[in-house]
Amino acid sequence: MAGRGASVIIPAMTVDRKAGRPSLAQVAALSGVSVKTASRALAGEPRVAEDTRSRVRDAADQLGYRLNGVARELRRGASTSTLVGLLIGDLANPFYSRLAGGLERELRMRGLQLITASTDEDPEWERRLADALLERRVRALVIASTATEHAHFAAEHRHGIPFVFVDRPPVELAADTVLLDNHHGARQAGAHLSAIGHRRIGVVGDLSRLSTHRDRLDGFAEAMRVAGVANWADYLVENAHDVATAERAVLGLLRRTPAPTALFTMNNRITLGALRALRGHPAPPALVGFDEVDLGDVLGVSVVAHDPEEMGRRAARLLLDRIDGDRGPARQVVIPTRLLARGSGERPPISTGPTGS
Amino acid sequence: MAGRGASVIIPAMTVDRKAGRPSLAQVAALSGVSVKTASRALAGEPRVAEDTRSRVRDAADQLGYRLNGVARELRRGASTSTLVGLLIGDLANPFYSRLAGGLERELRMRGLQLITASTDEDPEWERRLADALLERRVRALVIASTATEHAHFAAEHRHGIPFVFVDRPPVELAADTVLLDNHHGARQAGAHLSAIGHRRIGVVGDLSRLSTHRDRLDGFAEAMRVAGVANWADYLVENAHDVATAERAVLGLLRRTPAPTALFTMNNRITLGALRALRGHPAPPALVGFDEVDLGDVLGVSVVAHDPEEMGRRAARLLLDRIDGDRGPARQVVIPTRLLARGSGERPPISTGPTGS
DNA sequence: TCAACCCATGACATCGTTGACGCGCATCGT
DNA sequence: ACGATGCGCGTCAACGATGTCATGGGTTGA
Repeated sequence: MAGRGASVIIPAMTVDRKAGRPSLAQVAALSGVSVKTASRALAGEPRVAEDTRSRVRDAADQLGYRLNGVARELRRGASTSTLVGLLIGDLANPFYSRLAGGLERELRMRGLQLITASTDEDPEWERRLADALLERRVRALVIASTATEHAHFAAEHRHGIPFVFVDRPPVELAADTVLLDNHHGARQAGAHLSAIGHRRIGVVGDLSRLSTHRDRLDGFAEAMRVAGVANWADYLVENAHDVATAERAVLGLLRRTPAPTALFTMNNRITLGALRALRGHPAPPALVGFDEVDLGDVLGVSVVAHDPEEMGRRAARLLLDRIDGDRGPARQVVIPTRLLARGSGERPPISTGPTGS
Repeated sequence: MAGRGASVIIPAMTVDRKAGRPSLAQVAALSGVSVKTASRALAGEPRVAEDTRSRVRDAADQLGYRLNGVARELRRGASTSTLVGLLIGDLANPFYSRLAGGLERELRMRGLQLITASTDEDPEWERRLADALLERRVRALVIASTATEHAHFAAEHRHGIPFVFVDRPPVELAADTVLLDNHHGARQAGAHLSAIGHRRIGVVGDLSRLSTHRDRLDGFAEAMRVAGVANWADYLVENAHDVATAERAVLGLLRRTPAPTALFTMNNRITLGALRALRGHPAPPALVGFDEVDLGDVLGVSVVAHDPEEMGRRAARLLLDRIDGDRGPARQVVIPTRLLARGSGERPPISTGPTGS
């Protein structure tokens, strides 16, 4: 008598429970087989009679059964997950979304799925998101961290969860990292502007706690040192994190006396703000931005460009190596930058004053 | 003798297992209490002696213990998840990323976390991503679907998982939806251009299977009908899904004889491609785009604008209502569009020919 | 002084799935 | 004709956390 236990137990958990999704037990009951056989049938295992299999399939369809991945993962152990987490500051920033794109395409080829969450540059929320993903046992975590310490992740990392830090390095944690060559890029920008003759360069940067900001500032400072520009920091504005703030910051700089003859905008959002501020300006200052901006080529905006998708791909490769068992020391990849001269950065200095074609 | 069972069992699963993360059992063993007490201590439940609690905490820290959310969810049942999934075509499209931003901010206020995955407009991959998220028992799913049928989700939906379709409506499934007023927006664009006198309007659209494309095309067609422009479809190009294709499509249109005197670019990527194609053009055709583009105001690009963040917020509200127990019929929200005349769309028709300032 | 109580803790079952193992029956080879 | 093989299926335990119930000892009140 097949299904003795089942036929006794199941009536209690009737097929049409309103709450909750149907379980394998219900499918098994409906098709008159044991839970294990139902599992085998749906999983496509070989040792199942064809008509049993189709009976189980029909029952599953009828009930709208979907496998409970939570239970499966618990049973199988964490390493079967196909989900990789990505934590970034802001989904809407094209730098991050292109990075995500590069990462994803590389992972997809290995059957891994990328899920992305945005921290809004809030360290506390970042931590909660990381916790949620790690508790859900993602296979690996890629993170553009806004936090100032990562000892928090040390235990997970030791237990073999692959971590890759992108754009911003880990603090107090030896983990794989992919960074931009921020120092060099900013130095190039500074050298480019000073070579043309600019001495008063307005510099607008993001949150001062971010390592990218500090590295770029260092690089720019070095260029100024080499060029013999001593008091460049008089024209420095920091913590311009969004486009509107950046726009105001640039307008403020332009009202100074003497006004800067050039601008270095230290990321893509700030460059957008500056372009907005300079709109219709009769004699705009020279402008070099860090990061590419949409339509930058059409508008003739000179930028320190780099390849965010390549960053994503490199991060993916580091991560896949770890998944493949690499237990070596942490590696660091640096993505090069290059200056694209498109016009805005090649304008020569103009003696101060708002008018004068 | 407290922990009799523990002191017998634990030595087998020694504290320093190399593979896998430590479990509550190991924490309990190390601190000499039962698993249940360890659970209570770490969960902050009241009936635990203070020194027991701190002993357990120390053991957890020492082992680098992290709660296994998979097991917890299994035990507690799916409705405790704080993760909401979002499936979109392309993370790098600012329309989607702004939608995601609006959605996320609204969810965050309720303690829910948004995870986003990109389908690359591939129905099969979309399905696999949806499966992965549903199997992981996300709390709800928001989806800008690229698929042409969603009967696949009917069972889940019946079992009470909230679904919200954004940007594109569900097919054969009565679920909550947030859409743009595509028809009206495109009609406005067509009416605007024809009112200025344009009769040959190049129209460039996305993948023809997408409902957004079809709705916009219908709206535009209606405007042409009203204006008495019969053969407008001669200047129609479809399936320009990326910027480069759009650029080529526009260049192709401009080479026609007679050339179109205006362009209607049916989404933000296509508008970017057109701007690139028109770069340096001595007598550019009028241009109206659907969707806002970065720097559109600076460049003077006329567009049919709307509010993607509001779409996200409205989707969040539909979803939260469902989570709060709303079992009413599916609702549909339509987000209005409005034409922003910024210059490019107001250029009058010019008699054909590539030259002539 | 004894019962009634509360407190801190432990044993056990359970969530849904799957790996390990076992068992009866049919087929096969010699 | 009988042991060997293997097919189809079932039983049981386990993954890790937690809800439920039980228990032993200390405290309190009449």
